[in-house]
Amino acid sequence: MADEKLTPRSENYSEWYNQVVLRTDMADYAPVRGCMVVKPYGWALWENMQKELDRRFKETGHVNAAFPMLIPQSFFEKEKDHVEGFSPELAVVTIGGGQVLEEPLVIRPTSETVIGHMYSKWIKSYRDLPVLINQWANVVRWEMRTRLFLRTLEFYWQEGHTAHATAEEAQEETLRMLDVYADFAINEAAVPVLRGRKSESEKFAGAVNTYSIEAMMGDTKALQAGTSHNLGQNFAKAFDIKYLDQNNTLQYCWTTSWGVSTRFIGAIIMTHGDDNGLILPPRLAPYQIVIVPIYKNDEEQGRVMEAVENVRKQLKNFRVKLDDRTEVTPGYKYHEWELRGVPLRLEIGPKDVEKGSVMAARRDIPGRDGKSFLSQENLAPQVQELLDTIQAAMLQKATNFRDANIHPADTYDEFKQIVENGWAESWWCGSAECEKKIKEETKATTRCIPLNQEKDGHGKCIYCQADAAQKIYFSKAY
RNA sequence: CGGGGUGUAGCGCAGUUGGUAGCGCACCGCGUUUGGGACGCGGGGGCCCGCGGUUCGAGUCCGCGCACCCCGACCA
Repeated sequence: MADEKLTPRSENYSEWYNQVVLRTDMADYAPVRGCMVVKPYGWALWENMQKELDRRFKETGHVNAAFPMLIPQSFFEKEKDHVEGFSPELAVVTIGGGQVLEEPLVIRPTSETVIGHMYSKWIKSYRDLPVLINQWANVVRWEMRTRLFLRTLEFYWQEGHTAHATAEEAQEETLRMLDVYADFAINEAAVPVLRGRKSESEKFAGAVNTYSIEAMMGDTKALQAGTSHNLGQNFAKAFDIKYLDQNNTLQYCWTTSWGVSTRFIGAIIMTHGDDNGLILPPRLAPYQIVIVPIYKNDEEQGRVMEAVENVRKQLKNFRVKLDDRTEVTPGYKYHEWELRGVPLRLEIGPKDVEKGSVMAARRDIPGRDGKSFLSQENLAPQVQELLDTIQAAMLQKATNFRDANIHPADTYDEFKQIVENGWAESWWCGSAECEKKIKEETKATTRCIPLNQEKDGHGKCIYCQADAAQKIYFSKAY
């Protein structure tokens, strides 16, 4: 599997990315164009991500449910922007059981419509609100150009759908979930995302406002890593989601939706990876630790494996892989587990048996500098500390990289230079026209309008020089 | 859907003026190895993308399909 050198990132970033995904056994191409198989190693990472996200959803009062994959086509015509946004990329079932269907069924690209339909049946009174439901699901969007994890015809995600009595509550929920995503990204994945609001042209089809977390990849391109939409009353009106308030007056609900997908796996790969392959954050890695035993003969093997067993027992609360294969050499194993991004490697050989030590090698610091000896005595706390250090170092490194590649742009010439290889933070008048022109001329798109800008700030639009009240990030994006 | 490219073993490729298919890696067996990608010997594996031509004979030449990849327009 791991027999040839990876293409270096600097030589061809997307080639590097593809090779990493395929060679680490995260995923494989499926027989249908644009579809992928998530293999056990990739799925294990996704399961750890799911666990952390799901925990946060539950902590903020949400419950899980499952809605159907097939949606009547007519549902998509009920919300004007939604149909415009999604109809080009719908997959539609027209035959069932050998019969042409009376009404074609859409394979869900997202579930606002069918969930909106159900909510209209379920919600009668202000006492029924808020409704806070999430589902873990797969969805299908017929994309033209696909990339493993980043854009596939079918992908896995969670989609939260909530209904509220007031506009304020819906807005609070929208921002709460944006914060949940940012917290997950930063503290679990060590991906230092930036929060903000999307421009009109970049927002979700049918939303009043879309917020996103934006991550910077190793080539400085941006990746939208999660979105949270305030849908206002658009879907409530389209699907007739109404409740009686305390004054016995019929009111439309205010709804939100929010999602994070397997695309985030791509974000982790491209945020942390290096020329030797993946580097996975300890808090999410399928294996946090790999143990490589080293011995020359049966006699040594006996002594070494005894020590390995002792170590393994001490580390039973960690996700540990013991690589006890005899058909490959230790050096081969080092390369393979480095490629696969295991944060910490423990080597145990005859010398360690003698000294009561364990050699620990950090994945995030290559070579000698990342190596240290641990004592076999009381090993678990030492390992925990190392993993915490690695997690923190990964976040710090990614944050430094991000900050080193975001620059304020004062003139358009400067701007063009910056977005060649980084993000520009610029004043923007808010017009779709400037946005479009900039995209045509530089390929940079608006990423998000940061939430934490100074009140009453003013400047000149980077493109048209008109008065601008907000700053926004521009960059090339995946 | 435009522009370019490629289809030969699991993967990466070679295959001369047309003569019945090979290399490296991977895989299987045996032996020696094992603290940074080990080696020797032996072995298994093919509808040469599909269909139709030309020819005594096609992986190779000619049509027509199909698939995939890369570059653009569209996107979580």
